[in-house]
Amino acid sequence: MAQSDTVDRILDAAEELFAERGFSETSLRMITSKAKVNLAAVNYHFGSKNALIHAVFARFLTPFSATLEKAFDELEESCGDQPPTLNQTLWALTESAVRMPQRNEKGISIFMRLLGLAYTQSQGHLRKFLEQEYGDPFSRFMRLLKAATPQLSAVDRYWRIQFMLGATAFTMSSSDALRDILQNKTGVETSVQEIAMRLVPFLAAGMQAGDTMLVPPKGSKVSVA
Amino acid sequence: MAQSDTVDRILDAAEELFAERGFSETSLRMITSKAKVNLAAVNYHFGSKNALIHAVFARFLTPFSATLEKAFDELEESCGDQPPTLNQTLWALTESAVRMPQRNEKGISIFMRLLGLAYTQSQGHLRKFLEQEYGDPFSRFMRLLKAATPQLSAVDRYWRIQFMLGATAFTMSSSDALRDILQNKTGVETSVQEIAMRLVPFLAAGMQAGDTMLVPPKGSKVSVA
DNA sequence: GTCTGTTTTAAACATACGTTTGAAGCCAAT
DNA sequence: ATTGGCTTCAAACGTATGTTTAAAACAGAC
Repeated sequence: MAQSDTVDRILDAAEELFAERGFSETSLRMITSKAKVNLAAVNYHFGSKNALIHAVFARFLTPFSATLEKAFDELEESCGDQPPTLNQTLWALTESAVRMPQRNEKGISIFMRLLGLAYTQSQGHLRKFLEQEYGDPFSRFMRLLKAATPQLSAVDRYWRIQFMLGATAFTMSSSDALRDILQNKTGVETSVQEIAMRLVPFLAAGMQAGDTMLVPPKGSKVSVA
Repeated sequence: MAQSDTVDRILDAAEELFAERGFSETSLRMITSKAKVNLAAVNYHFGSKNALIHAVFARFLTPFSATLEKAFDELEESCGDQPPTLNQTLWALTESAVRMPQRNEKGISIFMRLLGLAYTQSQGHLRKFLEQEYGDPFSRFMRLLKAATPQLSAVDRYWRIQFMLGATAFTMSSSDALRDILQNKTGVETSVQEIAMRLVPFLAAGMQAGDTMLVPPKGSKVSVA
């Protein structure tokens, strides 16, 4: 097929370049020349650069959110009437991400980086698009987190969820670069799965931290407001 | 003084706009019109847009790294021959950041967001500049972390430090927006200090998480590579 | 008051961008 | 063979960007 070949080549090239360089820093000319298609093809097939960005996300997120919903369904069913634990919830998310069919070996890490960029680069249109299209599974995840951490006050939970999001988005958004640094330093190769397996315990521990440590050490100048 | 007035107004406007919109998405015309100076003033005083970006970072980082070095000096001295604990190290950093003289109330959160962007947006020149100019205090912080977490393998420590950086940069960088959301939801006011007081225990707990949780729950399809 | 070096200004420059155009190419159905 | 609807293509469009220029404005020293 001629059409979908061009469309897919554009999506592949765009996905990779966006992940490498960010959205604003990637021009349509870079994308089309990497995809070996004519410059006008993007506007012909997608309508605009922003619509292409949306399409890149939709190609991954639509099947992913379906997978995730199913994983949450199974998890809640297997738990009977008691809510899933924090660990179970985090792992359900992680596994859904890792098990997504990948276009190539970098598939998931490229996409993680894109998600990080989506959160980080304040592209208003992207944020709106993601909220509108994929807000439901996100809300569900939040509800599960709430049920899994009943010991936390609403305010504590709120902030700790932000911390989790931050650690995840940030790490994933620079994971290629970080992996390269680590490999240069130690010669150790790191897969996205391994990063996830290190991240989840970190998040779970932070989420469940006691608040005894809330008090700064003796002599600290940070005062409780 | 005419010069430094113009220079400072440019730096103020640039700092704020960069933090709001990122580097590539902020044009010199936006900056100069916000600063109410002539367009050419940037190239006259700084030489180029990239040099302006460097100057924005230097204005904050140079005094901050001095403060931080002093805090580390005091901390190590007060600890005698045994290394500072993780908690002490994190609090030394936090206090140095919070106590920096701020140009306005948003000062610290604006700058946190800039640091996050510096890490995220792959602006090669910025990364090189930061490493070159401020690599030393950063390395020292890393050494302290290493001494404070002898139980961690080098690889574990490496990734958990990335997670800490992520949670911090991400949260602080969007703390204004987050604070507003929280206030609208719960009517609770939150200061940067309070966020830090919630963040540090989260980080310390994550950093010191046992690795028993490294194993996914029963039935998980994520395999140890 | 005049001169000197610095700073500000308006205008222009070259380049890169996203997008549009209209013709050409293609392929299946008639 | 010809039609008709997609798709591709080279070229151009208008706009925005970072940077440069050369003249004007300014300030302090003599």
